[in-house]
Amino acid sequence: MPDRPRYYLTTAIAYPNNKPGLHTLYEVIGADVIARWHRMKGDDTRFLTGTDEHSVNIAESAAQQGRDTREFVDSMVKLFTDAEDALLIAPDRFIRTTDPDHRRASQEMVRRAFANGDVYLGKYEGWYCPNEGFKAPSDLHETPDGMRCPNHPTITLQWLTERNWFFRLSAYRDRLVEHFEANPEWVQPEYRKNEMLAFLRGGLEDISISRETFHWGIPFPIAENGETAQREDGSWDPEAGVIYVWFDALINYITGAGFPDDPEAFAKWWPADLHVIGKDINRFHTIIWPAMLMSAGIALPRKVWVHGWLLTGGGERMSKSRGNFLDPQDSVAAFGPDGARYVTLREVAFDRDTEVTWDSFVRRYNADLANDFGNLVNRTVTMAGRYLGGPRPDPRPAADAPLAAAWARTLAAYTAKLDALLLHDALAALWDFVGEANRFVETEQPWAIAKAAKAGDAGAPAAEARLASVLGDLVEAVRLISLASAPFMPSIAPRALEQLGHAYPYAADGNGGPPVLEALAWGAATPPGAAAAALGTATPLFPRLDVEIAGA
RNA sequence: GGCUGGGUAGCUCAGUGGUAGAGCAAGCGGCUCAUAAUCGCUAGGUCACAGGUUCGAAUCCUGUCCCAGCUACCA
Repeated sequence: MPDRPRYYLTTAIAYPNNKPGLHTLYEVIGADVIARWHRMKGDDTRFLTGTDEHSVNIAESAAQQGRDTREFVDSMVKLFTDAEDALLIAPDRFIRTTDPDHRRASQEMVRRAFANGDVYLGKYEGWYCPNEGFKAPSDLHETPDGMRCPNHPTITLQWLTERNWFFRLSAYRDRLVEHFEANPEWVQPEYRKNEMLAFLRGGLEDISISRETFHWGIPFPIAENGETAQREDGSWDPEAGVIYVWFDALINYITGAGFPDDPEAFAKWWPADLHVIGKDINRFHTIIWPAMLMSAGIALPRKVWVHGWLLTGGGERMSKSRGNFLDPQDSVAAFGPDGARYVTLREVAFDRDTEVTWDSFVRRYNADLANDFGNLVNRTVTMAGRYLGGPRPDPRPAADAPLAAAWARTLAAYTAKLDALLLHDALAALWDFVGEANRFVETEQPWAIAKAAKAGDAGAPAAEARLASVLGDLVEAVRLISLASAPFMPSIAPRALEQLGHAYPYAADGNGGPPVLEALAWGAATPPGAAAAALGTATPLFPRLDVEIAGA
């Protein structure tokens, strides 16, 4: 399939210093939905998530627990992969910055920048908080007793000097501004782009890209004399230090595309179509990262999407250090994997911060999934089975079906919102149609038509035909909703379709099957002349939750 | 401090000059296929505050208050 579009997207890689919260998995769930949508559309899709495992903090955490660093990160990373599995996240690769190919990619990027004259030896000087590391002067207070860090006001700061390799970021300011201006949608939402443009206007300083005071990292590949730091036996000279963790972390996106080991794969997958990131790391992704790529002569990613944060009911940021976050495993236990994905992405706007509470999730679950959608599936399958016997009724042609016109509008809105990455709005658009279908039932009152069909009088044959039409339309409406929601609820969609007597033609990760936009046309699954399949058994998909019990 | 986004019904939000909207939550009624479900109706707001422009302002202007973000090397 040479004409098949390819789509490569990534999330930020997570820092595995603790078990992951829902606020961390939020972006991964959202990216997974986007990946599944592209797979179902028929795009050759590659979706990358992973973990960022270097940094002095990781090494210290391991040391405090008396554990080997590698063994420590392995155990932490498992918490992440377990949580992703529980949420039905299906990456094509889960990358770890401790992977061997990532070491090669990172060292190659340093070599390229060096060869291009963008890496030089210098000194890093600054105020150093023993509890937190180097601090920017703007974050500090000047007191009569010297400079103080606001987070640790009792500790005297030290002025430290460290020999470092620097990356000539300053040289890229103009080219970055040009790129921002030539590609107005490359950072979204708009106000996030403007923040970075304002930053660029202030000019750029070079950044240090090596550390020599600890060794948990990727060996810096260049020695002080500019020669390779690799020794005859293949080992790396510890005197050369390690690559600064941020420099190495960003490179995961090209490692995951095949750089540098597999030029063919890299040519296929790079540049990435989309980086999904949190607002706190915007600058790294839209200023430092593109400059690194420019220096290495590599194309820039096409789009960076900056999402907001989950806030607590009081408006506080959820974070592991504050301990005020929701546990993804609790969420899966209460709502099921599909319900957890749905309520998270429906309650939290993908383009800004949103306050969420456990109660808001429970209310959303009950209202949208148990009452509106789940009950719609249940009443549809029950009525079709009871009134028509076994076979699945076919829908009327689109021109004769009132719901078909409404569906066309819904599908247009749904796909437009998905393509704009406004995932919460996409779900809202789709759920408008859930309401249409429920109102259709009230308007048509199939139970009344069924009564007329059984009356045995002159009107009975017409009533029988009408009953099949109405229920056929309804089954079709539910098929379309179920299929369209599959990127959000990948394990519910097959179960819903089974009850409706339809096959689910996609693999567990959304690959295979027909282009979903074709399958989402009214009547697409029931071509004229096809044999009618049998309905399945009505089984509730989303058991209603008691708010008191669920909140306990 | 500067710049940016926001402050609209109990909750989450839509609404950029023309008689205040949606969903959820609440109350009432209908229906019975369904997960005490669903459908309809009702109630609920001095649109942060104070001035101004205008025939008319949530919407434009000025000022004030509050919340969040950006203002470079924790990741």
